[in-house]
Amino acid sequence: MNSEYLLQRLQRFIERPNQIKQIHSLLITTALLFNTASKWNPTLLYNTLIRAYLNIIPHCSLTLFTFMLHHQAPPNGHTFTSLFKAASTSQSLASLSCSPLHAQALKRGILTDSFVQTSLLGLCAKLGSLSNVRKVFEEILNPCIVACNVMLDAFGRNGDMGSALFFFDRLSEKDVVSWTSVINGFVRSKQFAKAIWKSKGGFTKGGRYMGIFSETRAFMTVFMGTALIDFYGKRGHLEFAFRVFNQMLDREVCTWNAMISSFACNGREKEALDLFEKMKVDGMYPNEVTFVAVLTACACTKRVQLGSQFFQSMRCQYGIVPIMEHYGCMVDLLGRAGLLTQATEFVNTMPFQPDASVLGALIGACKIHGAIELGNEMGRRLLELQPRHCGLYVALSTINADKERWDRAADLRKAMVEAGIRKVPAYSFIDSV
DNA sequence: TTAGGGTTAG
Repeated sequence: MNSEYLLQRLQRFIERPNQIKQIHSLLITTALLFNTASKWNPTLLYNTLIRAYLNIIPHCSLTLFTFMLHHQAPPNGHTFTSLFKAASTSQSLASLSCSPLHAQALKRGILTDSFVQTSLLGLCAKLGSLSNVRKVFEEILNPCIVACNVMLDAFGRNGDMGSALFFFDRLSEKDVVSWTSVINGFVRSKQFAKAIWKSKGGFTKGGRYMGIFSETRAFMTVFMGTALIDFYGKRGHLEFAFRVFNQMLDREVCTWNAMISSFACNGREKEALDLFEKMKVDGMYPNEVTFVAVLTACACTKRVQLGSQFFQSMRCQYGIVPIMEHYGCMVDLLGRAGLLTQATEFVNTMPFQPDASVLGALIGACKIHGAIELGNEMGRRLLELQPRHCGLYVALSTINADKERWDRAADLRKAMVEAGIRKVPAYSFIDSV
């Protein structure tokens, strides 16, 4: 196999993400990477590799950029579009700031390129500072529809739907992404009636929207299909969700995640885990969202050994650094199975401070297994983080009451009243499609 | 007809 062919495979669509690593390894081991002639100059080589890793291990794209600088291969606009995209994934956002990349692009005079501007705008939108997004947008001379759509999405992500609508109404050109960005903004801020109202005014025919797309797969893009699986999954209509999933001609990692999560969150853990195996057989590369769903499924079925193996494999096999959600899942996994000592040890040896979700998972396990002392200890830690969390007072009070520690239970209820915290009444909700 | 940007999953 010659290097020209391998590089072209990398540059074009690759059917299976795990082929990227194989091709990269082959290029290195056969010492072909820097011996290619013709158009494959070092910049193009690096850009191709950076782009190839973008959707599977985004932080590898960023690492490759440091190698690129080390090898004095001058980055261009193509490099920075990929880098800004890589930096905007949640894994990278947790540990990186965009300013060094921004400075590099500025220094090299690349920020005038519209693709670079849009990808930088997208990164700022995901970082969450609307004022920064506005600043970057204002520097674009003639913003195209893609840049405008990022701006719309940024308003929606920040819950500023007033500005989103104002902006949207003044757009000279709108496409399906403009509409879905506004609709998603309403959904994110839980304004469902407005989301449906906007759907009716836009590119669909009201309530038939979901039916149309589920029945005519030719219309269904990966985005639509994935949103539809999520829609059905969240309402517990798993058969509809799975039908859409099976009908889809193209699936991305988001699509698999939506289906696996739907199974995992509706008591169909075995199917979630089976689908995870099928995903890997299909050559799809799991990401951090996949593992949240898979670990959740393991926790619900108390499959401690399997869950622990998956957690280990994240870093070793897939290059994914576990984040807070994964630690929360693991504590839930160990805690539900009654392994409270291991769960506590796990919390105490985490590489960063546990947040309320992790401590809450441990307290939940204490409640199930009647571990009063540990529950109170973790409760004290959690109250420091969330002093006004009504559910926590109730949970701690219940743990103590179950063990007939009426004094402690009453103290907690009293503290809750004195702090002016009211218990939110429980409610049931029935929904239909 | 292709080295690059926007909407989907937790």
